[in-house]
Amino acid sequence: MADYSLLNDMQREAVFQTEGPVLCLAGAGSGKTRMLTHRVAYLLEKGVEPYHIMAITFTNKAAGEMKERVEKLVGPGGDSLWITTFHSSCVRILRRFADRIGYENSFSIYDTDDSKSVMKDVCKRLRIDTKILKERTILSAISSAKDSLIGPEEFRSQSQGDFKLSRIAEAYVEYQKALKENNAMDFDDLIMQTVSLFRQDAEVLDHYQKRFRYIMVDEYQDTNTAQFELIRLLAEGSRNLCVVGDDDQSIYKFRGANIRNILDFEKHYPEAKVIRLEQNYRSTQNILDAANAVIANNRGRKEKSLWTKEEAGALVHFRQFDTAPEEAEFIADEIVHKGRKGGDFGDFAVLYRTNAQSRLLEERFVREGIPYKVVGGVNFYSRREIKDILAYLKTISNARDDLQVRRIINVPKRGIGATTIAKIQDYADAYGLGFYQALEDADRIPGLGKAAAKIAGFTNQITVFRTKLTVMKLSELVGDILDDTGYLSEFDNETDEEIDDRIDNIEELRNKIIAFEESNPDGTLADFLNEVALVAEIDEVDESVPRTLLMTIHSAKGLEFTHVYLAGMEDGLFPSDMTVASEDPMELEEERRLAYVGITRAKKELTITCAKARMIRGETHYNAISRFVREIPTGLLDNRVPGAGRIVSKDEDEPYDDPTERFDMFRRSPYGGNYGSGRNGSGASGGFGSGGRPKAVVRKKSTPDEVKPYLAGGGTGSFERLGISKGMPKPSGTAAGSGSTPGAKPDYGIGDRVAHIKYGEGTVTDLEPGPRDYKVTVDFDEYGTKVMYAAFAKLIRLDD
DNA sequence: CTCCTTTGTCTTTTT
DNA sequence: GACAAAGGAG
Repeated sequence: MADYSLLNDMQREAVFQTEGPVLCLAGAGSGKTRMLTHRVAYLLEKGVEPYHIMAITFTNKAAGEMKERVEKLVGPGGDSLWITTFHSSCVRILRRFADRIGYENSFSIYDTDDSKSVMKDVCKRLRIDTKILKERTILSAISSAKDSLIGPEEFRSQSQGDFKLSRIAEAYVEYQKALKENNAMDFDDLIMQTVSLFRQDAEVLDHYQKRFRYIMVDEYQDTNTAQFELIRLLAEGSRNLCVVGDDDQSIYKFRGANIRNILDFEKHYPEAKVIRLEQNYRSTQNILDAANAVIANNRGRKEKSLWTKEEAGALVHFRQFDTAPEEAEFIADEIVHKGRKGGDFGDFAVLYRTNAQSRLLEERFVREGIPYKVVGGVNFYSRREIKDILAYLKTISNARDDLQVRRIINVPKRGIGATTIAKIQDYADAYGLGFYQALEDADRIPGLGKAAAKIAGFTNQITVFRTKLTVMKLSELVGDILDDTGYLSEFDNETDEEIDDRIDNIEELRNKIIAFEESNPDGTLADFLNEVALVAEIDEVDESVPRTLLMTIHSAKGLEFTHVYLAGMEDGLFPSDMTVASEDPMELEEERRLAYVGITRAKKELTITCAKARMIRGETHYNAISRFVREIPTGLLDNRVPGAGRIVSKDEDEPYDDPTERFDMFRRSPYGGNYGSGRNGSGASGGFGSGGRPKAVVRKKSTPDEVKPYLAGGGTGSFERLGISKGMPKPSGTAAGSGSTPGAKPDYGIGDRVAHIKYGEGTVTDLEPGPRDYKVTVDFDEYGTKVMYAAFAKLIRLDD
């Protein structure tokens, strides 16, 4: 029997309100998982069959934890209780009913790499010049279409008249066809195809509507349109739908998350009961105050403010360093000290905006001997050797997955090269066969010569593996694959240092398979492949090992740590330059929400760090302190810092409260220009002709008329000086390059004064031609040095 | 056909 | 700076 007295009034209300739609606005750390767990327990105690309950979470890890906690309250619920992610639920449904929408139930799931290979092929066939229209661009357009439930045909009819969109539409049609031929779905398909299954097949929909009578959705603010529709369809029968979320923590817009889903919930369900959880059980008051202050700068949010019974706690620590390596050093040093003083290394987490930032930190952590784990970055399952082995397994599992066949047909080397493959493809096309089917006909394909025998060897091997699978355990089969194909022995001849890593990875994969077999005695190969396709890196984190986690803030969503380090809090990095320069203020708001998520991960201590100089993509950037840090009231920050980290000459104990002093502190460091070593050398593009696109030529003249709109939109104080502009003498020679200069040349040169929409005024310190546009370095009066593309920067020259 | 070198692109964030 | 793709030599 679960104990509901441990819940607060609001939580209890949400738990007991089991009938009808419920919108639970749950701030960070307000115990929503506890609420959801108890809600499931309560339903079960009330006599609701586990079979009728569905709880959807964001990650497998969250699902696992919730399941565990429910079982702790009411005992094992068995497999009939669905606590899973969107993607896993859909796979489960599709594995049963995909044949009703024209797929085989053994369909493969394609990851981003797979999708890209397919798209590459599609572009080749459609003669799309991928220099102009990149596979990536097309894929992301398709992805967001799918997130909004727009199929290929609809996309096509919507894109008429727009050349670029029409091309994408064609690619979308072909891509989708190719996936179907391979009997494969990409990530977005999993949701979209499930929705279309429900829409097309009343019987299936009815089945699931009757089944899932109580539906709960966690992290509702990050659902996309397709997911919303999925849930809406399922809940239509019972209308017992409880969604839990926090609009302030919506950070997945780039992945199609539609914040309107949560903001408009009451419109869709007018009878919805709205419950707010505002008491925070995680952080100290100081940390909460900092978070509240930052998020308060966003408009268009549901007003709420978190409070806690906890005490104020320590001030938020803040340190600025000269360089990023020093920042990393500081963080590692501090964790070592605190950790050795009897702390648990598992109590620390270092969070950052971009994965690339992990490298410096990792180096430092290795040197200090801190037990750590970098979460994210390159996914385990996307490493080459792992993908190779999985390709074998997928080929065995799904006979139509030609993409995988092509991947492994010459891995390990069998002497089957590009020409042979082209001949096979021609044959397949001519006879309307799949690639693998054509392989089986190898002896009938003209002109293959000796290659035919090699191909026969390959197909025989696959056939043997398929047979073996019926009598062997999966783990044994993998062993055979590695031996029989010579995959492992091929490593023997190599002396590369990486070989050891790769062998380790393979070993780790085999361990994962064995673990899978132990926990799923009846699991099939397809089950294993599902699991593999849908794991996030965070799912794999084993918390029983005490180690410090390094990850992006995105990955940290839903987690909490006693000590949190927010690293790289610099304008240009977080918020990123792209966001700052964006026309759409919502993008900056999303970044701010991300900052909010980062801050609220901390339970006891929050340390914010940044560096004045940092290498990004091989170039040194000089960044000012993040505006999000500036939004934290001074009184909440400690700034006492001896030595290198000192950012303001102030007495030890006194936090600055003098606005002018504060302003000073955020002035940029006294660095000159950009000394990056970009290798954008010569040549590049013979033809920049690339027509149509707005290479957004820098304005030739800046008339007052053009300046005005910026003034209106911008709002940084310094803009008022735009009109007065001083202008400096122009250097006689313009920047670097000669000859092959693409793009229009800006009308400013080194030394000129210019104005930027967001950064205000500054001086051009460098200007060099890049492959497609001029790269201009500007030393802004207020924001420090920025390197940007001229077309993008839309700088306005301030004339004398 | 394979290996090695050179060149180009990139990055926010991920199920 | 890191990695994939393309190009060239054996």
